[in-house]
Amino acid sequence: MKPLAKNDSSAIEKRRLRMWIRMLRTTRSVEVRLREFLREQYDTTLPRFDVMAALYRAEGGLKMSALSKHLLVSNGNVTGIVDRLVIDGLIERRPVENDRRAVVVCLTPAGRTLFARMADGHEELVNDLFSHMVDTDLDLLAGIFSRLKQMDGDDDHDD
Amino acid sequence: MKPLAKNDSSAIEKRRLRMWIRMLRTTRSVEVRLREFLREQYDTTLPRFDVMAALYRAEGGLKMSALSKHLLVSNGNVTGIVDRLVIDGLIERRPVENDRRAVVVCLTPAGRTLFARMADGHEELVNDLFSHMVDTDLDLLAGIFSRLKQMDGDDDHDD
DNA sequence: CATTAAATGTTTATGCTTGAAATATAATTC
DNA sequence: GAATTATATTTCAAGCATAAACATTTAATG
Repeated sequence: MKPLAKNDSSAIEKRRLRMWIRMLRTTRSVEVRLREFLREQYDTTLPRFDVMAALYRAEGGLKMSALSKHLLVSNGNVTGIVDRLVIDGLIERRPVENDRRAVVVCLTPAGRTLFARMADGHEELVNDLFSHMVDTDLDLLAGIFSRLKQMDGDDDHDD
Repeated sequence: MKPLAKNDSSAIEKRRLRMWIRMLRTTRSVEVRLREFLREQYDTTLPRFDVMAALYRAEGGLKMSALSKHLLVSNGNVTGIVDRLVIDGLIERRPVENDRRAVVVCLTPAGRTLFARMADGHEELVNDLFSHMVDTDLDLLAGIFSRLKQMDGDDDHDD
């Protein structure tokens, strides 16, 4: 009598799943292109770019914990990426006043200069990859995404 | 005289960039949840799930090259994941008629059974995470995503 | 205070991921 | 049909990523 049996998912459930897979594939293919760009033009990687991007707009730098929370990756992960960026002289660790556990990470002048250049090309490429999206599309997406703010617990940003 | 200088990106460029970052963060946070689900409930990982999902609906299995292209990852990557799934008896490699270079990978009965169970929970979770998206939202997204089909060069699928 | 609990960051083990090189087979070209 | 080119997969080194365990410091509790 019931329209849906126990393991029979409804049409909207299936649509949501398909949409998610589509979004995931879009994200991955964009990441493939961005990775290629960063490697060929700047001999660097996406995780390094992401760390530098987060630090670029954080006036005074970020604590390791804030960095990993912002990037949605584990804290141990950030340690390794930061280690290598420090070696390359692009960022630096600084002790925190009144808390000897914490560390603040921030861009060096060289890192700041480099990132500014990379960000230009990055923005240009992203813009190109999504060139088919016009203002009305962006309005719709903004509305949709704004309704799932609770999923990621962080404020927005734009590089 | 010109409204835009050389390095001054337009409003729509910035909007596209912000939309991309938002989409990326949404994707990542969903992946975090899915990873958690797969680890806690089935002691497995997202890449393993992805491989099994691709094989689940591929009648007769997939060649390694098709698998890596479908998943948008490198071919060397797939080799390792497949190796471990073979060890666990969930998938198997089979030689290809008339081409001794190629290998076809397909689920074993055990792998098929396991994946069917995992897929149920997976769909349920995805549905829950995107529960705020109603039919009209999905219509809009489908329309938007369909216009960038050229980015990822693969047909669609639903698990 | 002293003890316990919580927070911060690193380390470790394991697995994922990439890009490039290596291996082997198949298809093409001369 | 021999040499070349292309395709299919694996191997390798380096880096990325996770979860759990660890060490240190701070905060909370008795």
